[in-house]
Amino acid sequence: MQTSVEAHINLLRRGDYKTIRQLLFAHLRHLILTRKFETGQKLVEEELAEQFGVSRTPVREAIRKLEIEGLVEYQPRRGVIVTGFSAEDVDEIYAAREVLEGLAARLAAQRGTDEEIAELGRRLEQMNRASSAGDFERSASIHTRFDDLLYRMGRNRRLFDMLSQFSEYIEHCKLVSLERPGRADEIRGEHEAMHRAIAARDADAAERVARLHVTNARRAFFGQDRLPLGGQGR
Amino acid sequence: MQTSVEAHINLLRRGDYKTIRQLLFAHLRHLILTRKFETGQKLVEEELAEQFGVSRTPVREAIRKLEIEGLVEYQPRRGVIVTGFSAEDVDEIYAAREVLEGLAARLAAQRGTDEEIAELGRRLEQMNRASSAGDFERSASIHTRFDDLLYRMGRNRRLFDMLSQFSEYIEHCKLVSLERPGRADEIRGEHEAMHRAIAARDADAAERVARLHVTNARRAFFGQDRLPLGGQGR
DNA sequence: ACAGCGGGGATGGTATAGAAGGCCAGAAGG
DNA sequence: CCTTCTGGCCTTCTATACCATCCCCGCTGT
Repeated sequence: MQTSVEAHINLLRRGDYKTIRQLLFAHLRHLILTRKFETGQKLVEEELAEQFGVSRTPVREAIRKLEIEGLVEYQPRRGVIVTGFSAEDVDEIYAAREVLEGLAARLAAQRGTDEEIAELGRRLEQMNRASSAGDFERSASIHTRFDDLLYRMGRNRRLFDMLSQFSEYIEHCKLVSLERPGRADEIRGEHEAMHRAIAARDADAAERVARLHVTNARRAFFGQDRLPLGGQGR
Repeated sequence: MQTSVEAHINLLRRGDYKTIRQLLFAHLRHLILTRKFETGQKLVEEELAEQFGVSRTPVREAIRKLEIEGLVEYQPRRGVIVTGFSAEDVDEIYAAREVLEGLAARLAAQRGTDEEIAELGRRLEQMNRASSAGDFERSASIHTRFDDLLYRMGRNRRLFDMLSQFSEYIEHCKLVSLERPGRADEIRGEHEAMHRAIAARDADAAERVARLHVTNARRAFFGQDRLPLGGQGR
């Protein structure tokens, strides 16, 4: 038991210095987001401490962080239980992401540098190449980098943080969406439209397309029909 | 020194059970948001523990929470420093709040019950009465309750949480905005327009007006001219 | 059957100790 | 005089021990 922990910790520790509570926090967070922990499961400080070969102190502090992020639910004098994701939660996140990603696209069109826009185009192309070659893993990886740059171009740290958090939360939903036939091609079209709008510095169009993109992603995940790019999305 | 803490703790403790770390967290959070702590000020665990008459453990756990909320900045082996609010931060928050409050209004128009809409109207009226009577404190208090209901009507917990947090962050900005001549009347007009749109179940209009409302609030705070209600806002 | 009791178990908080790294002044050397 | 290194101090970070409090669950006695 101690071995796996040490392995994970060492894996994370490479590079710069990280405190144990940071490693634990990241680890536990990952376990929750990837559903390795069941919803409603009780987290016992002592158990986790022993399992990870550390003392209770860093475990407690890591749990406090999870608490604020809303990944665990706190019950006084009884501990914390893992908060799961229901379909409603995912839907809520998609709804918020729709407007926030729209804002990010708008800001990107207004504030992005020419170099960033060019880089956005390059990542888009890489994504398409990987997708055409059937390398979905690579495509998804670049997709993340595309989004990351898009979010960053808005020059709004809070916006970036919120969108990044959402991305982590619904990462596993992406794969589900991607399995729908034709969705991959649609994504390509939506991304290209976004890139065109941003390159043209058309903030309104960028926001509209970005919102539509998320709306379609949501529909793809929940299995409804999606809207064509030309439509209004309402 | 211990007295003020005890007083605050006792103040908070009345009612249900709260852990010391919760009290500390709320207290420190309040101190930061109300600028009782200077930006860049270093928080020393031992000092806080002594000052509040508690041990270091709850202090540390409270700080971990502040860390996630982004109210303090963590520096390994050096402690945490208070993260302040620059004008850019406020601007960032306004930008995000604009689209999120727009979404909240949209959802309120779609999902709000008739009773909620009626209650929204009542609070609006109370607000106007208080404002007309020159009781700005009461007016601001009801304003908060108006927003709270609006956010709640969206039936999206994350959205509600984000907007509530923003409200706390920029609460002191509200007062600044309100001091601008004519702003109070404008707020009334914007709120009434929002209420009308929601009551008419016109989601698009509700979103548009809500966004405009926040845009104007932002402009009022930053001292620029604001847009008339009839305009497009872009 | 059930109400009350009691013990086990977990959290919440205190206290302490030691390792590790940052900070800074002052010495050492050019 | 300036740079660099060193050593001590401070704080965090983690571990550990301990105890009070409270929850939960089962036992027991009626």
